[in-house]
Amino acid sequence: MGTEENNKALNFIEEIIEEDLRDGKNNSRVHTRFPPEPNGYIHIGHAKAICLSFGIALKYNGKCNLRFDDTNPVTEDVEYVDSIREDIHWLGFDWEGREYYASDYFDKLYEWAIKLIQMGKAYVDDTKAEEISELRGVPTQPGVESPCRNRSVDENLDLFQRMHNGEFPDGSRVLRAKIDMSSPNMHMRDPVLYRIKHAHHHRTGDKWCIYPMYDWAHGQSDYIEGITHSLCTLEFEVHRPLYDWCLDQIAEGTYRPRQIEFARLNIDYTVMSKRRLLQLVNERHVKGWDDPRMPTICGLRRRGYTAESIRNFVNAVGLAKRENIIGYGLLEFCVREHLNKIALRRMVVLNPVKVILENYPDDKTEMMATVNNPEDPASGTRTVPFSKELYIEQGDFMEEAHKKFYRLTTGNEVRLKNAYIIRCTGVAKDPVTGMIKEIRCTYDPETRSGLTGANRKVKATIHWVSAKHALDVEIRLYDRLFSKADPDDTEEGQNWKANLNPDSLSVITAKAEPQLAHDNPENKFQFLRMGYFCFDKDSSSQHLVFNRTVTLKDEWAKISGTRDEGQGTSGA
RNA sequence: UGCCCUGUGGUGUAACUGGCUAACACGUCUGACUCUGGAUCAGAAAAGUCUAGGUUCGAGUCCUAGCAGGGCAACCA
Repeated sequence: MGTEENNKALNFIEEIIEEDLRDGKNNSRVHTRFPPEPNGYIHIGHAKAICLSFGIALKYNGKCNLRFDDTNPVTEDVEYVDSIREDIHWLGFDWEGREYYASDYFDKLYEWAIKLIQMGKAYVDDTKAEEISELRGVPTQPGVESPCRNRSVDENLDLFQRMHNGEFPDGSRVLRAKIDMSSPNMHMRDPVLYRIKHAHHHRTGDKWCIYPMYDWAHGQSDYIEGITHSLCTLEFEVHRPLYDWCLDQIAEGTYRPRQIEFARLNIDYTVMSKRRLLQLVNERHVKGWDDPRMPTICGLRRRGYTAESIRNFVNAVGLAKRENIIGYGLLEFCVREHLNKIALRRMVVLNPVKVILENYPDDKTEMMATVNNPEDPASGTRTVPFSKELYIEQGDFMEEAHKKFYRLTTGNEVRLKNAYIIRCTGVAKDPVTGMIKEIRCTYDPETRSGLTGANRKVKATIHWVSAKHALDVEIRLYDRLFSKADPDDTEEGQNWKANLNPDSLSVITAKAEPQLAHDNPENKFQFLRMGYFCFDKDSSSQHLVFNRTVTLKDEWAKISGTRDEGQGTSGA
């Protein structure tokens, strides 16, 4: 990856790193980390952080650790660590065995806490949580010091030891850093370092009943692992003074990790917070974390996105500190760009209407040869059966010509891809409903693909499937999960869930060419003129199920105004 | 009424760190080509850089004062 990336302008983090490298900081090492909390599945926003931290390590010949930030046992679970591992690997990154856990460092963190108490820089506070919160004050006004703030070192040591021994119930006491209750930065107003939780931890079991807070764990973990550049999102910006303060208390020598913040990824027509994604799953608005409508990595994977297309997307959105909302269309552009190169072409009629070729022999079947992918000669060829009765898309036929409609109309010609040019002679309708039952056509035997008679100019070429050879397959058509670009744009008294798109999934039965029954389930496909599709894991040999990854760009849909909401972000 | 961060075409990111006509990508619009209205190719429209002052031969880049948006008051990360 990233072959033409060399001439690209550096982003602001790369600039900082190159400056650090020039200055010989930290012996000119580059060592990053990706620190997920195992309390949910990772999504495309995390992909940005993953590509950044792992990508920087790759670019500067450094390393990137995977570190699970598991300091809160009540929300965390092994289910999540497994999925996170799998998803990062799938995205194409490797931590080369450097898989760590903040919980690996609980002993060291405890030891450092004791040191902090001995220095007179931490104290045990018995104040109730609500009261601590109240005494902390508000951003515009200084806080008030806790009555416990001036306990003796010995008393603090004793109390902390007993917290550790499990002598006190949850929430009864905390260990706090003694910094500055009147700091304009709320995080410096004697932040809580340890809290009591008699909870089972997915790794340390019941060894601990006190657990360190993020601020006491993160910088130290970075320090222990020799991290040089600790990249995180903007909301941690206000934590940085505390990150540095904690490090200054425990660090020896000149090595220091440095926290740098960047703006998180936002995409329109979707939500990206773990809390909300969890809600979508728990409240059954989607079928699971890997529902193809979810912006999770496993959801996108099931939807048919490739790792390469996601990496390209992350690369395309850039990196800066300003808040941003990326148009969904860019993600779609990136998959189409990749899938166009690798997807095998197949013919599938999504909304079939029957065509009868009046002058074609009743029992004849011809095998029409065609390529698997015109973009990739190495993908080979295949044959497709052709016969008297075919299916074509309802949308490829109009009884009356429309000046911009190039496809089949009564009295006119259209080319059948890889087969013959046909002319419509009339339609048969259901006498009651008026619906078209079948379209009657004649074919021109001279125009079979490959023959010189086929060289005639025809306005359009459409896809088709032979009726008697057709496979019935299930196709799941996905659309955006939300009907508003900003899911939070709601009426009074409603929440973001009111903007869920009720039509985000529709399931149809389509007519497919028989080859699909023999295709590799791992392959990506382009159903000619319809979009990119992939096998869903619900498929069996008896029942093929496909997910639509994304539609093709569609000029006619744009002209006719029938374009799905699912594509093209409306410009101005 | 505090502190921190951020303001560049519709969207996102650039601009050799003060120097040519503000670039690139997505999107939009033309046109060419095409046995996918896909792909490909050629081209166009679209910002004068949040505002107002200032420094300078020269400012998107520096200074001052505003304005706007975001973040911060979890025993979450």
